[in-house]
Parts: sequence; C-alpha cells; structure tokens
Amino acid sequence: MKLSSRSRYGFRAILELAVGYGNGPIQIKTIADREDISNKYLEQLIAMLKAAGLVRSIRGPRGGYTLAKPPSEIRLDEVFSTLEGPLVAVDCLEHPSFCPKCTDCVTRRIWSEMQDAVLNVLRSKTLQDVVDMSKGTDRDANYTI
Amino acid sequence: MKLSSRSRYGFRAILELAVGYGNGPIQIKTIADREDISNKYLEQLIAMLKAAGLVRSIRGPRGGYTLAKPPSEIRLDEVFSTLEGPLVAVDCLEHPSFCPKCTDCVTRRIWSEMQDAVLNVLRSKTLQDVVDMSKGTDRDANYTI
DNA sequence: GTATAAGCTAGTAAAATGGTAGGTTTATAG
DNA sequence: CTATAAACCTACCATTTTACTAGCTTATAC
Repeated sequence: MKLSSRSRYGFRAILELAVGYGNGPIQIKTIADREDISNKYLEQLIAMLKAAGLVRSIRGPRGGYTLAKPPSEIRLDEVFSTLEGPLVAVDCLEHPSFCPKCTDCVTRRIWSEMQDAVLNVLRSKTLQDVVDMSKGTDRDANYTI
Repeated sequence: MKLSSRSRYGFRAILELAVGYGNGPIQIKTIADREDISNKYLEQLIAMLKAAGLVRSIRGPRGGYTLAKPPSEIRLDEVFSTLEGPLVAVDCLEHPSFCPKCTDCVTRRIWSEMQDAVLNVLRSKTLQDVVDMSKGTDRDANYTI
C-alpha cells in the first residue's frame, strides 16, 4: 500500500496548475523543472488527468495546461482515483458478485471501512483547500519526494 | 493502492487462528484447504507473521500454529504492517530527513492524513473484535477472494 | 513556415507479486 | 527406533507493474 510515484508526481503537478489557475496555461516543461520530474513521464501522467476531464490542454506555442474547472471544484479523490485506480480496493467491494459469500463476509467489512476512511479524507478536500493550506508557508514548500 | 493477496490471504489465515484460539494448534494445510489458498504460499505468509511475533509454531506431528497471544491483544494494524509493510506511506513520513522541505510540505500533510485515517481504523480493532463480528453470521462467511 | 508545445506509441530495465519446487529439520505416535 | 507429520528453509520462476526513455506526429501562434 505504498503510494506510487504516479500519484505523488501527478498530484504535485495538478497542484501546480491549481496554484497557477487563472494565469493562463502552464507548460509540462515548467512543471517538470519546478518539481524535478521527468518531462516525458509527467507528460503521460497529465494525459491521464486530461482523459479524466480534470485538466485541459492548449496546443502550440504559448500553450500548456490549465485545470478544466476551478480548483474549488476538483476534489482530491477525483485526482487520486484517476492516477491510482480504485482506492484501497478489493475486487469484491466493487463487484459483489465476484465472491459467493460477499454479503456477510467479515474481512470484506474491514476492507470497506479502510477504503471509506481514505475516501473520506480525500472527498472532504478540494485542490483549493490544499492551495489555501500552502499559503503562509513558503511557496516552494509544495514538495514531496 | 490495491490490497495485495499477501494481505488478504494472511489476514484470513490469522483470523482462522483467532477463531480457533485455545483449541490447540492448526496446521497450514488445514487453513490452506479451508481458505482455498496455495499451501506453500501460505507457508511463507505465516512465516512473516511468526517473524513478527504474532504467531507461534509447534513442530512435528500434531503440530501447527497458534496465535502468540490472545486475539484481544493483537491489533489489526500489527497484522497489516507485517504483511503489507508501512501503510499508505510515503518515505518522507517515516524519514523526514529524506526530503529537504519536509517540515512545511503540503502534500506530505495530505499523505499523513490518509495514513492516519487507515491506521485509526486498524488500530481500533483487534482480532477478537473481528471474530465477534463474524459470530452470528455463517462460520464459512469468513471469506474474501 | 518555423519554432513551440501537446499528443501518441512503443520499448524497456528493474522491482514486486504470486506463486512452485524440493529438500531439511523436529517431534510424536506406535 | 522408525515412520511420518508437520514446520522450516532456500531458491527459482512467470507475470505484472512501475517508472521511465525514445522518437515521431500534430496543432498553432507568430
């Protein structure tokens, strides 16, 4: 249950877009440099975010990416499930028919509680909330390896 | 962030031991048959649980495994961190020195909240609690694929 | 029409996952 | 004391996932 680089990088990238929201597009190169992520790898991560409708692109010179909607309308769980796939999940949580005894399975209930706990954290926050959290602290402190 | 088979199988196995606690040792073969897990693979998982001091073994014929302490004294987070490694973790949560800006890093705070959310669920429950949950439902319902 | 940036597709080394296989030790029942 | 039942290694293996790299194509502002 370690967080993948995919999620960490992707999250940092979309956070950059959230911080710069309203000031025109930001280029992959800019983000990659600022966050010290491989340019080409980041390209793929942003493509995922775009496919999920969280991010919008402008091609050509002076192009780049912006959030598809204001930071206050993007919840963290949307970002995460895009990058990481279903959270904490066990197959039988989504497809009860998967397992014959799903209805009163104890272990399943535990997995479910774990999943809900994580989702509650992520659903309760938007990108705007995170941007606000970082105000007051050093701008460059948006940083996780 | 999908739960590995390691965790799912291992958890089901230790739960078998919890249910049978006080009635002598249970053999790997028995658990493997009952839970439909590969014998040899389960052997390795139980070895992890033993190395962590959660399980005790008796060798020779009529041997097998028992919990090392009563089910009420084994919290789920102990089981999980044994099987799965650090939960949800990002390296900088454990080793703040890992990242130069750890002290006031926003993303780190989010990861930390996620981790705490999961840990709180798991820390608040012991194997006994899970056994009690399953009472009343069909015995064979301790089942997750 | 050229530079700039996104977009696409394929490949790839390294690690993790989910096992198998086969032998070695320890204890017990007879 | 011997057969056997179990735990206890240790090594290997196929597949999948991860975290990239490489190189080409397409759109567009100037």
